Amino acid sequence: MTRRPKDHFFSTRIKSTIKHIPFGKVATYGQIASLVGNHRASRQVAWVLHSSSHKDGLPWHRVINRRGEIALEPGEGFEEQKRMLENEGIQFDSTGRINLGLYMWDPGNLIL
DNA sequence: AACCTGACTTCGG
DNA sequence: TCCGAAGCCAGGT
Repeated sequence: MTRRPKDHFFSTRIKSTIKHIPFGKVATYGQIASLVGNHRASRQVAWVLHSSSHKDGLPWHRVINRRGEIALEPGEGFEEQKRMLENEGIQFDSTGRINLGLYMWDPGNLIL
């Protein structure tokens, strides 16, 4: 997937990709960015989630940072996200991190 | 057009 | 492995 100079659908593709994350799996911001064609747009993924995760009914809780941690701050959604992930069978280690090697989504040959 | 904003990532120490 | 600084990018103002 190549990024066009004027890509009005960048955010739309990010949302579409996030919707593909399966139950019981997680994806990182950077991973989503790569899938939509720009591995350096991780901050944009965060922006999309921040601005429209609820409105578009995205499985926002399945997106975490590179270190396997929930990016939200306690009191800002952290607790809810952790609970939702645990409800999907995902476990956290003693330091609050998720084993990415075990739970990270493998999109295979995903076609958007 | 310039500047600000993020639920980030990478790099150097 | 932890921390802070720097890098990055598109959308919003």
